[in-house]
Amino acid sequence: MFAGQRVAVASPQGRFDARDVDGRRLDRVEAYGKHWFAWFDGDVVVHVHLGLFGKWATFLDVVPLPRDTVRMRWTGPSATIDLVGPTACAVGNPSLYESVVARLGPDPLRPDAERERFVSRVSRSKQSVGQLLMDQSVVAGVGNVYRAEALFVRGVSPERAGRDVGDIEAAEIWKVLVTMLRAGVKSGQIVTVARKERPPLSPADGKINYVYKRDRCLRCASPIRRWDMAGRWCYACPTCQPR
DNA sequence: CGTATATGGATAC
DNA sequence: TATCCCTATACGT
Repeated sequence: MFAGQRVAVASPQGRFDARDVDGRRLDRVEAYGKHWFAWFDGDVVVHVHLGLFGKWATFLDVVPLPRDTVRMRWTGPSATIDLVGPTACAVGNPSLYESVVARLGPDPLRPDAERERFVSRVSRSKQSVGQLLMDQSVVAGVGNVYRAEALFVRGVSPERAGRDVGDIEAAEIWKVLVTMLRAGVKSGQIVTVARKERPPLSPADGKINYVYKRDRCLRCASPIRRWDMAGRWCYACPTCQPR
């Protein structure tokens, strides 16, 4: 909606300085894992990370006054968008991009992703594979839902140590992540369950999972185990993902 | 009106 | 490991 156009950028909360980017022309946007970057003329970069609560709101005709929770507002010729509740929202230069990307592992969605970096990191670690998948320096873009669902598809218990998972299974997990994340991009929402496994009467919002937030396994109906793993709920099927 | 919850992450010890 | 930050919504009283 904004590519190639001049964008008025405002900081209603005053929590970042919009002066360096306000009125510039947007060249392109890019995602790297869960991080999002917008590149403007003059090598100005805007970095956004939505975190748990972040959201964009789009206004195509009637534009309300910004609520007091609006962190950043973009106004262009055809649309206005508001950013609310992000973990990160900052204006900088290409070195900001470089410093963020430097602490990220490979992103399975990117064509240049180095799968072997992920595989060797997992297969050498004594940490649990469940924690490794949530570590953005191991793999960028995976969160609590994809962790639960990808490990389920490979039949791997989140509690197994990375080095016990090994090279072969780690590479298989990577492959599942590539497929799942691409399905999400294509459909605009998280899709983890294969079409042929989706129940005929699935919810209207399409949110079907194998184990995440479920009481019973979609495949075998075993009661799902849920426990706290480093501060996040972890879900697994005790039957399909033996320890 | 309170409390709990959520696809996340930085920082202090 | 603990604590804090960010926001909206659902649910109980």
